[in-house]
Amino acid sequence: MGYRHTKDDILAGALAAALDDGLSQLTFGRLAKRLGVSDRVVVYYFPSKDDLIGEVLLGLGTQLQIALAPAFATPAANHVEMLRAAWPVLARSEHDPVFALFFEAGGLAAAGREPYRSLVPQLVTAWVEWAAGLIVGTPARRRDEAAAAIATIDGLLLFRQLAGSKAADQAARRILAGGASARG
Amino acid sequence: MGYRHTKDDILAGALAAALDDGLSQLTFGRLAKRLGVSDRVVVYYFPSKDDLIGEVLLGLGTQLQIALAPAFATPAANHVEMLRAAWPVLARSEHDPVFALFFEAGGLAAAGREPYRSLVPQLVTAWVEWAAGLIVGTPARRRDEAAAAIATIDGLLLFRQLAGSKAADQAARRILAGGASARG
DNA sequence: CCCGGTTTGTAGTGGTCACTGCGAAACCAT
DNA sequence: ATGGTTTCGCAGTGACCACTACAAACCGGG
Repeated sequence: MGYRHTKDDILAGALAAALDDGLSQLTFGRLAKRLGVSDRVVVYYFPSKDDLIGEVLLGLGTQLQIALAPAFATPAANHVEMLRAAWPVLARSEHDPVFALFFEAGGLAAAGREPYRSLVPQLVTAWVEWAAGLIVGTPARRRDEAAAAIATIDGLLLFRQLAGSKAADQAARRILAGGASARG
Repeated sequence: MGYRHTKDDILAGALAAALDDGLSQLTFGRLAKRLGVSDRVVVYYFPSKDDLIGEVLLGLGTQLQIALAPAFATPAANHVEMLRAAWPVLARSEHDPVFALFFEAGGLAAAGREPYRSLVPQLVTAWVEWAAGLIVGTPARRRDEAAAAIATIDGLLLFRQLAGSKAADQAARRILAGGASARG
């Protein structure tokens, strides 16, 4: 019948715990209590904390793509249209723990803490290439618009996480209002 | 002749320590050792860790403006010109501990940890308004371009901190190359 | 030169952390 | 059922954290 806990059980619990309480609250002890087991069990499957974090970040990458896919699903001809398509995702991003967790991991990477410093750049690079792949419908000469849109979307995500919806809404409104009639 | 240490001494040391080693390494004990005193002295001036962090973040805000001022000093008529003016600052941002410290604080705020959750949004909002104030030379109807540029610059800063220069350079090159001849 | 408050050192407090030694229980093959 | 392996609980270990009790050193004003 197998044992009570598999590695996947614990990993899923770890990702859920991180989404609920943040990476800083993800400890062997707390995770074990959440799963109703001794922390020895967690350590058995993930011999070091870095092992656990590494796999949690992998899961976070998947969640990020799921969360952002709708933003790039609609084909868009230019910068402003891409932003408009992404808007529904951006607008609720501040309530999405996936983005909060991503920025927490990013902050730890910026602080130079391992294993984040090694792993987060791979995560971000993979995301950028994935996003670029989703917009292949864009003509080649519009690739610059796509690059600008991706950077802008990223900046607005940052505003929303760090400054709240007010600043982000203001910036987005100006971009959408100003660019609507101009270039097409 | 007064005492050996003033509050400003210790605060300056704390900001320097944070820039050197990150906020996560800023502890009473380590700061005291750096200053060559007992940790009791630090605690005397900053009764709680949050007091210390609050003032360090205030200092960080000033440093951020100093670091970013050259990016907005040149008047620019549109999105692409603004990005081009900001480029020298962006290009070296990954080696600037001020930006690393800012993203670390941002990550802690995204994780919901106090006092960052309360203080960082004020920091970012203040920065956005300050940046908007610097670009008053831009005609009113170009304000949307400015908003897009600020978000784009922010996104590129993020790329550089979290994904390294390669991804950021690629995105920026596309934006600058594609937009150079277009709108003016 | 002594008296008040201000500043600093010594030596802790209780808490949490990642991680471990060891033995027992659960499991599987035979 | 039995022997060996995998899984797990109990009870730690030492390190580090923010923060504190207490008393000594220091200072300017009288």
